[in-house]
Amino acid sequence: MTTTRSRGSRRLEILGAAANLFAARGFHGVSIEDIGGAVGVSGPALYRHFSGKEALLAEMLLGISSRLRESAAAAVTSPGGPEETLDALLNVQITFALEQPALITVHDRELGNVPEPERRQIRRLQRLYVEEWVTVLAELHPSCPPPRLRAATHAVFGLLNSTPHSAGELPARAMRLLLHAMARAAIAASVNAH
Amino acid sequence: MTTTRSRGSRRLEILGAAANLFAARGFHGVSIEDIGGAVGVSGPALYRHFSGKEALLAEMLLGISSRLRESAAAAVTSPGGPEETLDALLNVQITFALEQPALITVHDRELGNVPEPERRQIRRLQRLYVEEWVTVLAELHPSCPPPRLRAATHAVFGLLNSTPHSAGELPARAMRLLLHAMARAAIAASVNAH
DNA sequence: CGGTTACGTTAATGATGACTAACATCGGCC
DNA sequence: GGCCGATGTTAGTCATCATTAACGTAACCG
Repeated sequence: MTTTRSRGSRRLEILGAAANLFAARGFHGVSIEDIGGAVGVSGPALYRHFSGKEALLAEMLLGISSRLRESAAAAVTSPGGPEETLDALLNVQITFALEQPALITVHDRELGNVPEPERRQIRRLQRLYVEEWVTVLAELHPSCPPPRLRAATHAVFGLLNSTPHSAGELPARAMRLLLHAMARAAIAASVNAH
Repeated sequence: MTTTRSRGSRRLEILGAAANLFAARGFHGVSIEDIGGAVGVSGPALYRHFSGKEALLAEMLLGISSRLRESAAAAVTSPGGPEETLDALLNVQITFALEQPALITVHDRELGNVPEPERRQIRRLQRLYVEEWVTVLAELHPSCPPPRLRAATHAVFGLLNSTPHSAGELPARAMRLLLHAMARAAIAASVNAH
């Protein structure tokens, strides 16, 4: 029945289904059976693809933070001044938040359930991602102390990641523009206010 | 040993400890034993105060959304024009986010684990809270369509609730001002951008 | 064909965890 | 002093769940 899946496609299918379930009910609220069921196999079949539930989560979070950091690095090294770079970073985060709300949700809730070796690496990638933002903001506003820029960055992430909460309120294009405008304004204010 | 606790203080102590644990590890990641242990009693003692784990969560979320909605109603009925009302609403949410980060976290993650009778009521309170915001924003910007205002409101909540992520980056007073300025600017932009 | 590899299946197994039962303690209060 | 309600305790009980075992099957490769 399974029409000769391209290698690794099953892994991805599982990761996707698990992401939705984790986002909806939390890591501990989802059973191996649930995940298997969501892709049409039942329970222990998952162990053919992952060494365990935690390993699955680890791979998921590692994938997310790698992709984010990679995209950010691309945005930063692309041509253009800091203003254009900031726009590129905004687009990275907005695109991710709009297209993968489940991944965004899991990404900032479930780090605590990742076992130690990988946990450290994910943290590292997340920190690097934040620092790309802080670096660009510092270029734009050299007088603003870094801790303030960091706090502003987290606030902007919160703003952009609100997508899962306002699902369907607006069409994607309008939402994209709205988030971009709000984030831009928030950043400007974060720096001007003293 | 327990110096004649005023009635109900134990309940509150338990609710507080449980909030911290739920925020850190998620509802299903925390055991009854954990919660008991956090207040110095062990395990099943909790059933003297709550009928079960889900009931405990329900009461927690109900308390949060009631308090928020109540504060919002107070802000709305206080004297002053829409600008002042918006400032008051901002202060409500910022104060809550800064002083009770665990409650804020639980509030927007764990609704799905509340059993049905109470779930509906919590949803209702949350909706009312959002509508207080939307009403004030609509007064300020009558030309902006409500769905857009709703999306903007959720985005502002996301921004303000970022507090748990940037814990300790800035002193509380500075954080408060920063969040206020960013939120104000984001709201203005949400409306101006066409 | 014979064997190996990739993927699944259904039964254990062993923990963990929510909830209940049976049994204290202790501070009022008559 | 003796009853009682509030509050704990420890030892079950019964589910649920992650993980493993033992056992197909089918494509592919020699």
